[in-house]
Amino acid sequence: MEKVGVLSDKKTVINVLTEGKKLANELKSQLHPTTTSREACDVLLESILSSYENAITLLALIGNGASSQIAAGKLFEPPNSMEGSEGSNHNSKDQVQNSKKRKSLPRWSEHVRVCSGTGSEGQIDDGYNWRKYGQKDILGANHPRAYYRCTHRNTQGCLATKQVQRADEDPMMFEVIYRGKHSCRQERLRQKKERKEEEMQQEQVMMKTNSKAFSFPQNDLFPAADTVTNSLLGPTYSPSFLSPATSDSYFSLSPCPVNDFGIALSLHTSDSDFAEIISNPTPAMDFTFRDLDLSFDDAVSFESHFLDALDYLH
DNA sequence: GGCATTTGACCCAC
DNA sequence: GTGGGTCAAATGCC
Repeated sequence: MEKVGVLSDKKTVINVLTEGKKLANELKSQLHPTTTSREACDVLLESILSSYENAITLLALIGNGASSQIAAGKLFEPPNSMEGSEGSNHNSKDQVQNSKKRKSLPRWSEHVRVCSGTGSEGQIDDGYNWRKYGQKDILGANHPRAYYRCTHRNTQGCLATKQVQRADEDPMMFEVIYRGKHSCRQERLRQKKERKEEEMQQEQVMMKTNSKAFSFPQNDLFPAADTVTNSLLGPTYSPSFLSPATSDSYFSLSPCPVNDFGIALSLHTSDSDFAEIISNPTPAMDFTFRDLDLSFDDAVSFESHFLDALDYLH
């Protein structure tokens, strides 16, 4: 039976590495002198690095005979968190016991209140593709809680999940709890899109500001341009909003009538969990390549490493 | 046939 | 022991 688990793990690793290879090839073409797009390269690089991280973690787990952890969704978590909280002096029995324990809740979560006019939680569009994997009646709640995971869990090892529950007090309101961070490609495309939109918004505000012959005094009536931009944009509740330092923070945002922009944001932080975040950084967490100077040779090197890994697995 | 959803059973933390 | 989270077989849809 264990052999079956290892085989399916191997398949997952191959999927992850294949994805990385594809991305490396794409990057290779993007780096062509005439078609170079810095942003596109950034997005691809982040995807490639994430694939590497995922594959390495998978291989490490398989090497330790930990396929059950992969099947149980404990993949891609920091190695030290896998070993329990006893430190380095625990015995092998403890290791076995800990490996069977359900991992404590992920590093961060978001509590989002969404006012949905559709009346169906499945139609809440947050920009990601989700697959429902369970539903549960919750004690004391009038409505069941639905469990969703990222569609790209198997193909890209993305462990993001969310829970959606209709609010008791207002049936038209849904409470959405996000858990885990997207490491899939759609997250990167989304971030890229958001960056572009943000830049466009800033440009528009700057143009408007400049078009007025003289600048207004900066006070409550005439806030600075960047303040206006941030207000207009509202919270970007993609995981990129949460740095590792705020990884266990969660915030609530209500697109329902709350303020002039229809969005309210509150941030909550847990100090104890904050310490845990620092001690257990997630490998693929918030890696940015904006300052990285990458050459064509680097991209080729990426690809050759992926090919080696794939050859080894096949 | 492939993919998504449903739902009862199982596992684990408290 | 209980409740919440996840698994996986069954089922439905395209």
